[in-house]
Amino acid sequence: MLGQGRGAGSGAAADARSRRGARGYAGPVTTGKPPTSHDVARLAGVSQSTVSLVFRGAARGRVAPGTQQAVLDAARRLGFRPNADARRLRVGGPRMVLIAVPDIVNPFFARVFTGARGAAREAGFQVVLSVQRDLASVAADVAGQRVDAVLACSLDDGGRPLDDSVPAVVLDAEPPAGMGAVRFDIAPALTEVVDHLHRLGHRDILHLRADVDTSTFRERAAAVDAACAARGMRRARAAASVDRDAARDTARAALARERAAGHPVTAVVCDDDILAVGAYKAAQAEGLAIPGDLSVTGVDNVDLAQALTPELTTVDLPGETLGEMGMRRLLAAVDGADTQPTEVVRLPARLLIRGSTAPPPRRSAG
Amino acid sequence: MLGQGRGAGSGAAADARSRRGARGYAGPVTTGKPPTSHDVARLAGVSQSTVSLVFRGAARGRVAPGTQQAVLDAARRLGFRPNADARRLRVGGPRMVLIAVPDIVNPFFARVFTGARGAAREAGFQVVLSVQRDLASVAADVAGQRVDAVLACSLDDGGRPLDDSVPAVVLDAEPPAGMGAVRFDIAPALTEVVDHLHRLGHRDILHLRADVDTSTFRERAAAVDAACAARGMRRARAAASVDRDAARDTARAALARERAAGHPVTAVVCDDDILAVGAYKAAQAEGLAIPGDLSVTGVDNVDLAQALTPELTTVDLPGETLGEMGMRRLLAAVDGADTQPTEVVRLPARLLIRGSTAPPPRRSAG
DNA sequence: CTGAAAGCGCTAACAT
DNA sequence: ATGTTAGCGCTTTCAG
Repeated sequence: MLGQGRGAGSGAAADARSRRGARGYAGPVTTGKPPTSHDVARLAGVSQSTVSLVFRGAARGRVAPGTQQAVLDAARRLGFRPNADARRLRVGGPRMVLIAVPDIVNPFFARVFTGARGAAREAGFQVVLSVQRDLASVAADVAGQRVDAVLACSLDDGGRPLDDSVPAVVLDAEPPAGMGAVRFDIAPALTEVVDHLHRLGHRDILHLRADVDTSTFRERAAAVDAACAARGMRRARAAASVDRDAARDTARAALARERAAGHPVTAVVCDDDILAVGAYKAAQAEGLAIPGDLSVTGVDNVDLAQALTPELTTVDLPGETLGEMGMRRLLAAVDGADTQPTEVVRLPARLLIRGSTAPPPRRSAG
Repeated sequence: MLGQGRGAGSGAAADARSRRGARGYAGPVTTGKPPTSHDVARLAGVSQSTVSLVFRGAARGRVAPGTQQAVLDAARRLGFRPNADARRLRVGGPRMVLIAVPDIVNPFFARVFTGARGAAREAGFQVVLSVQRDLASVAADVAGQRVDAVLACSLDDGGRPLDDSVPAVVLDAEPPAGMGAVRFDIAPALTEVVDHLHRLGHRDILHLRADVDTSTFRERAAAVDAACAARGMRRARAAASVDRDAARDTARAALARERAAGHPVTAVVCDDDILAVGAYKAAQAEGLAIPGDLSVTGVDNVDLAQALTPELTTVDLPGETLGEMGMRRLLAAVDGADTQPTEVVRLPARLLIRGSTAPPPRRSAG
């Protein structure tokens, strides 16, 4: 029982690569590093390959029951657990892709996830989700290299993108240089929204913005502004976090403000369906009927949109398709030994006109 | 350019361990398996260790710029990507824990996730999420051994639990034999709910159940039934999937049914806050005031509960604490080289009385 | 500045 | 039924 390798406490550089280095509890039999199958073999008095057989469950009929028990006992005493990295180095295993989203509860991301997961499974990849605000954090998560590919949805361009070593595709966001992306062609859709309202006769609208600084929302704002300007419409603005109650309060304040300023808005263009729900609540609180007194539009077409009364006029963002297409491109890059996918494709988003928009009420002043 | 190893199409057992076996695109330079750093070295005319230096970014000042470029070029031509498994076998890396939940959009799981993630990060673990309906599916996901531990929340006991090789703890569910768990002490809380209603004077209640067959919901049902029986209360039942609209429809039908049967209910006990929201909607649709005509209770105390008017009387389930405690136990088991954690702890759940419960309306018959 | 050589912990023939 | 022997692809001294 001698010959334990280097002296335990003396190593200066010894614990640089400690996996269990800093633990307070070193296990039943104290040894500097986690026990290996060799240690188990030695303790059980068998060869290492026997240990391997036992732990792979391939021992049936090849290792005597008594021996198996001895191996198991020795393993237990040492607290042995097979090293999964070593195992995979030999035998390989299913590959894994990570989907990163900024928020778990938003149903839009659930849809993207569903689409992406389907495509990944079809290709035999495992899928896990990471909830992270920006790309940089995802990069940190991936640094350990346990995933083979990354699909990042709606994460803002946080400076340095991902480690170059793992293929990645960005969804619904500006891709860092050299990365591919699948995104929505959102500007035309918002132009259409404004145009729709304009044709109905609206001239004073409120743009209820999402208080999130990502490119998709910047594009939405730019499109709304440009469309209003081009049509000579007055456009008020307010920003709220993507939360029904916050949106309600913000919208309510903005409605009151504009009314007090002498040019009440007749329509609210919301960056998002959740914000639109807030706008509904605000209208209700202000005693405004939708769409009689106030028209409301959203973006996303989440299930909710049709659960509202009246149903919400909104821009359909095909989240599942987004996830699915992004995943396909990503997986192609994983196997095609090529560089990162680098092209950017845009998915069409189209306006669904429903009951929440109608001509504005007749104005006393005009 | 000969010497391509075994004949391409002939291998019977050849692709048993194919990592890129079934791909249609074999990369710029066709070789049976993915290129290694040796291949790159050969093509670049350098030694393998030089390639290693370059790819680790440790080449600064140790490898001539021209050589580096040559290595990079060769790698590109071969479509070389360092093998992460091999790398980790040598250097180790951060460990990863998987949190499995049945549903992404339910805010309760978001809270559990938050709590668990905090604890994991503190301990230097990466965290990923897996959305899966039952434990068996999680096991499949984990078979590839890329995670070091599993925290499974509210997943039903789907027969065989997890592969024994990875430590796991179950949250809010019946743990399979030999596994540890952290769960809520939910029965007393629901007894308290019923008792609260009973004291207010309610005698006819509806239990709006979640249409999910997991132990926590079975326990809730048993507690409600027992409490009602003990107090001589009439208890109607209806089950809906955990979705606001489904709950609304189900609740509405049940309310009408009981009214038609001659014993209208004066209170609805919901298995979940989301169901309770449905009950609010149903009451509204039926023209019943809450709490004047109908009292409503929930379980979970999600943020929503206080956003409703009147605020929802509900059972507070401390999801964050659940996640945090579960994670701590789990991580202790990962490092303590011991066996699976096996004990089961129960977290208290307490009733929060708010505005949605009040004495029943005076009955004409009774 | 670059190369040779020795492993990391495990699996899988191939011997006994 | 068990042991021996080669590696998997990479990192990392240690010599040139």
